[in-house]
Amino acid sequence: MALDTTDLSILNKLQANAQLTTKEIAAAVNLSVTPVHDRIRKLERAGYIERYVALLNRKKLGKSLVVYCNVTLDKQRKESFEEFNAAVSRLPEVLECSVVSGSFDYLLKVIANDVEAYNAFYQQNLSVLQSVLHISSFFVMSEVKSTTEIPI
Amino acid sequence: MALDTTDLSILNKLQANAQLTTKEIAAAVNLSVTPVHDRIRKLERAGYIERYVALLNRKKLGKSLVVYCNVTLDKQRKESFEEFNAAVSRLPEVLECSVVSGSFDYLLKVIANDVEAYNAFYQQNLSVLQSVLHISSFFVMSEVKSTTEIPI
DNA sequence: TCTGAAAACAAAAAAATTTTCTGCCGATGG
DNA sequence: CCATCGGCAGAAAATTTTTTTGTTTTCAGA
Repeated sequence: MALDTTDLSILNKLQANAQLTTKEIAAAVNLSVTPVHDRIRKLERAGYIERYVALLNRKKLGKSLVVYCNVTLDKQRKESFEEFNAAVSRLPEVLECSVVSGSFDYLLKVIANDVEAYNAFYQQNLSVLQSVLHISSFFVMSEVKSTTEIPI
Repeated sequence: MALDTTDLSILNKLQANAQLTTKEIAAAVNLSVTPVHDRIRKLERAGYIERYVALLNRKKLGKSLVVYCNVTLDKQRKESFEEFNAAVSRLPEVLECSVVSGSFDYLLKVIANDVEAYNAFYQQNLSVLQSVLHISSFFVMSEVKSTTEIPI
């Protein structure tokens, strides 16, 4: 499926504000509601739009702390990766987890209420994993930017 | 503003799927549409819900590469931070940027089409900044988990 | 305990939006 | 030449959102 500039414009608007009505988008792209509606459905079905979500205010919900962790596995073997991946997927405190190139294996983004809660999480959920050799935690002191918008 | 379990349940549903109708949410929390509608408005006004967005498929839009960068500033002075913060805020390729504790100053999440595009971005936008002393890039080889959902 | 005010809720109506249906128009290919 | 297909507009139908109205519940204070 090929996207034209109208499709890209629609995607861009929706990733900035998913509550725009098709009418509003239609006006912005100089079309009637029908083709806009059709295009959005197509973009959804084709997988360009993965989901619609509400973004919540972390701090208001008590999650004041963000921590990035560098994790090194004990052995870089299939079983270790599998154990670690499975564990991380189960942990709601882990918002992001990636396998990275370089001097360590994983980079995690974790949120917690405070340092104490993070330490408890760390002790109980990460350091107990057989596959883990070493973890370094970097505490976020200030969030300069945070967006889900992909430049298109 | 204090949240009860119904509010938390509504937030949790909306951050998983913002397209749920108030009717559907109402059924799930055993209320009629009116109180659910009122609660959502209150949660929006009080700032618990920051915005509604569509999450797009990065790869389908050509952004196959994710890179995390550790940035160390030349001088940890106010002017350096200000220059760097302002620059990063302008760059759409930078999805996340945080000031972190530890051995470097900033952690960035950047997306690009490929390694070549990343290198161009790096050369033209990051390494030109006076405030930057050192940058290490970690390329994401596999994304194990990526969510915007805050555990509540 | 009673009263009054405020908050939370339900039901229904009104307004707006989403979704479907029908048909038009231009481009394409047999 | 004409049939077909994709993209679009307009309108109707279905659904949802939003407002209105009124009831119930809660709770502080008399």
